[in-house]
Amino acid sequence: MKKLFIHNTLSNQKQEFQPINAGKAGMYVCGVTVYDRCHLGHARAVVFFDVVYRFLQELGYEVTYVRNFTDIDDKIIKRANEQNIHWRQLTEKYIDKFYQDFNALNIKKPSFAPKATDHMEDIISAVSVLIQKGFAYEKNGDVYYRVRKFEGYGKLSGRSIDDLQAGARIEIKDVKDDPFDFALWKKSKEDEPFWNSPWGKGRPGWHIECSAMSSKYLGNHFDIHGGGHDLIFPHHENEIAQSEAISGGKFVNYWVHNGFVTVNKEKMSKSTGNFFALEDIYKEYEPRILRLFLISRHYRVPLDYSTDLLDESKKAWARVENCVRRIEDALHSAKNIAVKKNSEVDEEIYQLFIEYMCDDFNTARAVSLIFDLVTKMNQKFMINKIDKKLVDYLFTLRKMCDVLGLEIQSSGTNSVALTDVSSYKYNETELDGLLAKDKLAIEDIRKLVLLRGVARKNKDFNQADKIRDKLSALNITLRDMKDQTEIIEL
RNA sequence: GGCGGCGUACCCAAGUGGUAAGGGAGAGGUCUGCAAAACCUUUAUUCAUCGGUUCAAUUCCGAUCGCCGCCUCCA
Repeated sequence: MKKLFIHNTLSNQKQEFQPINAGKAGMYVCGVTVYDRCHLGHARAVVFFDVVYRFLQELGYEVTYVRNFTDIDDKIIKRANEQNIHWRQLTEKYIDKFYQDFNALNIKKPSFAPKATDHMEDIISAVSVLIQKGFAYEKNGDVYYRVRKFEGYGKLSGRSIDDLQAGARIEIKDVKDDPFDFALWKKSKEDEPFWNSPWGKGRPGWHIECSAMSSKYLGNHFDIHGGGHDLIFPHHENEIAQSEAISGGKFVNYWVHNGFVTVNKEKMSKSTGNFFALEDIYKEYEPRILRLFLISRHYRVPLDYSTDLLDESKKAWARVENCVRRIEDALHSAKNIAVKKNSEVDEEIYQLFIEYMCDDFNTARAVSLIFDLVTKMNQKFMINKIDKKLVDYLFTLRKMCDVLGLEIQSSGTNSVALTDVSSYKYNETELDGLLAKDKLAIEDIRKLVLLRGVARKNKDFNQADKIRDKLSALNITLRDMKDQTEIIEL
């Protein structure tokens, strides 16, 4: 197995990945709080960790991937009240939307996608243990974590409690022993959702559900924990404090955080209002284009969003799809089927791909290999048509795209050989009939292209262009090649 | 105030102690009735600025300038 290096937020350096259990990898990624539509920022995180998931599997690891939903918190309650609906109605709606948005982005299903509200017992028992061990205390139905009791507090985010104090912007609550103590359990107010607990009716604080759910599905100590950069503090810092206080041992070996999506260089977020919802972007751009865009930059640096850049991705991907479409169309002919069956990976290219990805998931570099390969394939196709090597290239290309989750849309193509044209009998009545039709069957389209071929041969370009215009109006593009005409349906 | 990141061609963006991947755009060409696609050539003596270390730095160190993030909910 190739050595994988991962940038670990905990040590702030790249480290070789050494799983706790040989051949296995446990990964927990903080999902979303479901009170609104998902935006590009969420997409970057979800797509990136989807790539990590796929790549670990490609390396041969048996991966247990957990990505949670936080489906109870203040924002949810507030939003539900505003809309005058039950909070569960709200969270269910946005969980459905989450899947809609992300299925479109070709996200693989994680091993588990737990919801906080399905794990109240686990949460309550985690809080109980923290109280027993003296890391937490109850005050009027709230339970708080005693931050100063946990020695390593700040080790992930590189800060100390005293530094925090210097620029403190947090409200002082008299009930807490220390202003930095955070809530594990919140007493519910009237008309708020609640669960019964040893401390009365209430709901969990923000961080505890991740500690509870990760240990439930992955154990107290697991390999990788991920999320957006903004979760480092306080969310992940607090998770460490909770989980390590409970278990008494190490919580997570590798902390992985992705950078933000920005707009005009500024962070995209719901609070500032400068966010783009996925479903809105899908109106203009196909999800696979967005996916390419999202992985075209290294995951840890900010990614600035603009439609110009999406346009660039769109054009770039069209080149890949044109190439694959053309070659696969040629492969449909019977004599090439045997070649296709024996296709194998081009090791030289593929090993390079693995090497780049092993260097802290360098998707930008990996993607460049796809474009290099496309150029190679086009060159080869131009000269030799189909041969074994070309088919291997195609196989390799598809494999790399698969690991990255990039979809190649190569269907809807067809070509008409110009050799067929010479034998085709020109029939004006037939042509007029076809031109008058509103909807054309595949055979009709092929016939039209043949008729156009005849027209071109006779140098009747008016007629030829008329046919092309007709097809173009039906979203069918024609490309005249040397010995054939490509038919591309959009 | 504390902690962290970034600054590479017209734009986006990799990368390395030995002299700059890839994509988009531009220019020229091949092909072509035209169009489109594809291919070829071309576009950074230079990697924010200034110092230092080194035989050699864009890559290491220091300073300066600029941009951004976290320290409050946030992917």
